[in-house]
Amino acid sequence: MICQSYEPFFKTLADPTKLEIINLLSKGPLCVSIIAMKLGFEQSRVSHNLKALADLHFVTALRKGKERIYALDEKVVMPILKLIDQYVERYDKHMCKCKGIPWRRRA
Amino acid sequence: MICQSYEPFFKTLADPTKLEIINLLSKGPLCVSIIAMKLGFEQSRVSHNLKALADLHFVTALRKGKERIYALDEKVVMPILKLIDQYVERYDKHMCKCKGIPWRRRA
DNA sequence: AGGACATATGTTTTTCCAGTCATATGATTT
DNA sequence: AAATCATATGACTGGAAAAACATATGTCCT
Repeated sequence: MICQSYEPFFKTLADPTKLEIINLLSKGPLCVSIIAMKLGFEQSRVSHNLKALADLHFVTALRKGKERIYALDEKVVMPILKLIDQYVERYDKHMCKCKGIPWRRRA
Repeated sequence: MICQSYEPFFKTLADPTKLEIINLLSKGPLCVSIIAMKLGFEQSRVSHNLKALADLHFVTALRKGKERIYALDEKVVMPILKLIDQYVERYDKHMCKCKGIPWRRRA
């Protein structure tokens, strides 16, 4: 049976804002305001999106003073990146002019 | 770099209608009207969704008389199912009461 | 050719969600 | 404890996407 959870799982990955956050965090953990600054997003927007990411275990949070440091949960994110690679490898080579969001090179 | 193509790729997987179609087709190829009947969807709705699925290479179509038979492209879909399994295995065991869309059992 | 059936496609309507704005909570410092 | 900083959360809204609706295309049969 398909779990209800698949829908939010993939919806998250379909959202550019969340993908950009994932991408940024792939370089290392950061607090909310830094993420907001680096991406040029509003603080509340970042918080809302981080909450969604955390609900799905894409990221984890820990306190540090007043700040909250968010980090990727690699165990979840890496398989996703691998999946993307497989798909792109097979069908979207030509689309990889890769205008748009910056991203790591293939593993 | 993240490719633009990721967005439609995941958006497709976030859509219940498309997931239901994928699920149904996982049992075998079918024509449009049978899909519509089995899922209780309008024909145009099914066609629109199949088109989107075909554009992303999730399904393939072939003519058979006036009908069009749609089938999963297993090379694309299987890795996705595997990813879902990994994720569910890790975090969503408890959510697998699995009300909602019927789905295959784990491989 | 014309009619019937199967599917695709174009257009309108409706639904839903991401972002914004406003406010609340929580932590630190003085 | 009040002020300030960092983040979270609740309410609202505009825009996008999906479904419904209407029509076109294509195929088979007589």
